[in-house]
Amino acid sequence: MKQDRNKSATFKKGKTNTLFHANVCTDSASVCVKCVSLNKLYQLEKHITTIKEIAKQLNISPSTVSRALHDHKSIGLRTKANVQKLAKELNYEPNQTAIFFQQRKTFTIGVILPELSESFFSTAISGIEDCANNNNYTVLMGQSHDLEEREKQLLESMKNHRVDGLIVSISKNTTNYEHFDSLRKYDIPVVFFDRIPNMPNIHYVACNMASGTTLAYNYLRKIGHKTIGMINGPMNLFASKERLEGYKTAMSKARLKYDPSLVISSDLSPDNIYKVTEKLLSLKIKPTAIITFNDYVMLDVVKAVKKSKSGKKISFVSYANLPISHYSANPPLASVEQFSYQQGHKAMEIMLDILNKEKKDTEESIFYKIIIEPKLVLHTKL
Amino acid sequence: MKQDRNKSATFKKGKTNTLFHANVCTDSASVCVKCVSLNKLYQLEKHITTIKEIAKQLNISPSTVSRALHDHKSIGLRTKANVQKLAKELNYEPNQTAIFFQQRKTFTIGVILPELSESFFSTAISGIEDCANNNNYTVLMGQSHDLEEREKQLLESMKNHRVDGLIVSISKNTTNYEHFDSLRKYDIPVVFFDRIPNMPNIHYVACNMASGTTLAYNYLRKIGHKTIGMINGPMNLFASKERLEGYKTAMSKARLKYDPSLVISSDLSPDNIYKVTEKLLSLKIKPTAIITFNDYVMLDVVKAVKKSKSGKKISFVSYANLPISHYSANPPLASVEQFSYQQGHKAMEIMLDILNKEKKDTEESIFYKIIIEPKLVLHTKL
DNA sequence: TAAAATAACACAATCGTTTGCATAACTTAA
DNA sequence: TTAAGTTATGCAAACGATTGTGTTATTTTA
Repeated sequence: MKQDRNKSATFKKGKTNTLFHANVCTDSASVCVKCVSLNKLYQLEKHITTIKEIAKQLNISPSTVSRALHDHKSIGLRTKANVQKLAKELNYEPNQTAIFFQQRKTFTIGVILPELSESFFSTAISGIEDCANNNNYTVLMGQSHDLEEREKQLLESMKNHRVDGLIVSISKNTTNYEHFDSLRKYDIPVVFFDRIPNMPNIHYVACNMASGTTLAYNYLRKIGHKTIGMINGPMNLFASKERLEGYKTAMSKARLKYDPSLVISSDLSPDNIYKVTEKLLSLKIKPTAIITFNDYVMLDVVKAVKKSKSGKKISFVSYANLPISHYSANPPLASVEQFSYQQGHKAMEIMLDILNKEKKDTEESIFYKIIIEPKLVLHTKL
Repeated sequence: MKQDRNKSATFKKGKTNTLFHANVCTDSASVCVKCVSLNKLYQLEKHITTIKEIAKQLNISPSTVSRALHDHKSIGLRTKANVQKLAKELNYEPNQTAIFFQQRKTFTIGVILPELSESFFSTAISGIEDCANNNNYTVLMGQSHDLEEREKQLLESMKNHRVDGLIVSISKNTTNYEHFDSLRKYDIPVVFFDRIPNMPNIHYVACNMASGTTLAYNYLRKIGHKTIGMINGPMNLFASKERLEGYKTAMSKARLKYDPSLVISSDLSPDNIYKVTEKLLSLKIKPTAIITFNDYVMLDVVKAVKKSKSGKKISFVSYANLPISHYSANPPLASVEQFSYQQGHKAMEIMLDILNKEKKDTEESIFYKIIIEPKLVLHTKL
């Protein structure tokens, strides 16, 4: 998927297409006289009003102005009105950077996640941003691209930016979690979601993929499948372990014997998926249904199955990373919905909870561990 | 798409699944003694070192420390070494909020776009972030959800945050652009991408959808199609106008007569798309190929065509918003690649250019107008 | 050797806002 | 009428870093 982006695009500088805004400088290389004079006009109003100036104009002290603007009770009604009126006239807007600095609070939440172009994460951050925005927080974000080093850098950067909190989905390749400890000094709480580090004393939100897999398995059995395969992810991923666990759970509850050859790990690369699919299809007792690690994997498996021309139709159940997986050529019968938007939203809710509790300075630390139960979404055929 | 997110998810608080980190407090409701004591330990190192302290400990002035840390030439080698050593020992980290405030520069770029969960935008912001990160900028972001009011609020918020620049893809419903003017006072440059307001004197990056459509049309003719329909978006969108323009251009160049009944506008809702598709299929001379406004539209059109059972196979060309459109049941023969990643990246490059030029304080303003030429990507069949 | 140049540092202002404390004017109660 | 309370405001420090302008020593030059 990624290499698609690196295709070179043709850029065309200047020479605006006539369709674009006819009433505009059409040439970007030379300078439009009108624009320049306009810009000079704007220069005149480039003055930024501060509290001090309002104070000077009204012959009162800055502190009074500040309090008046905050509707402080100790300020007289007359002064209050005067200040607010002049503030509006002069178009006063508080300088947040000064306030952040003074208050040691930035109303900013840092978000670090692997890939924004992956549907799961972009939907999750959408949930984070919505919740943050509704509570007057803004979101500072960065993608680790699954590189531990970049994750560290981002963390460092956000720490220095003095974000009030950090929401993180860790990179696949992160094995060392020490950098997260450095945040404690600054009292910056961290909430993890989806990809959670294996360490004690953390807050997190995650989806219970074990029970999701159990749901998927049970559904496939219910509609008649006897031999159900699974193409899993790499076993060093917690997510893969969980899926396997759920698979086994379903089997043992149904008093069936677990056959390891039906579950194959892949490294998630298309080539490897092709290989393991062939392996699965070459079994003596072929699976009639396959549970795939996620939708991307499913799409590649579908391709591989088609190529192999095994003839038999295979049913799929996948995990809904892609919003339109059910539009695909061989759509899954069902998807395990992971509620990425909700995960993000919930992570931010937890963050707000933590930030609000901090004020009260309770000595005890309670760690939020939220498990979201996935749902099996059945797809009706086109 | 959106309503999917609002499905209620089941949350399970506490009672961690045993799979989750066996070596952790398993109960989030009560308090783990070990955690609390650990936390107390951390409290001890909660002290944050400042320049003043380093100065005091070395009996020198803060200004000397600051200069020493910046390797200023006027500081003696001895003092420099001492300062840098102690700074490392005390784990000194500069307080960026103080620096931001003092320097009137935050190294932060604000990004406002309609929807993060839309593939086009999440890929674009991915490009923005990558470019920003490589140049030591961070990204503050917000989604307007196509609401003018929210767009204004975000703009206000980012202005107060004193972002160094703003990259914006405007909301569909924004008709009034005055709020962007208020940024001039703060010298906050704006670069628009993809969705561009109709106003003079702006920087922007956009894809030339007119020529993209021409490419699509010509391709379809080349492979034998005579009657080519188009399902366009609402005509108040600039993007729709461009597509129509491209369609007409292709026809006039081929000396063909433009038939308005073959091009239908839709409001992009599935219901409406269903309607207009039926309308298109009920023409006396039915189109054998259809160009659709984007991939989402295409998917709905495919559905509608299937339902109508017109029998004839219809070919599609679409615009690649979705990374996996070519996996779909009736994949488009070709897609107009819009290079969303590149658009984002380029927008950020422009921003950097502008920010660097500002230093030199040239009087003249030059407006960047970058048009990216789309490519027609032919899809090989599965 | 005196004047000039340089090196190495300190002082203090500054960025814009908030806030504890002091102060003044005025009102109320005794 | 005076002490006590209230109301409205000002003063100044503080947040943490940067930076222009002194101010010393020390060294170099004429």
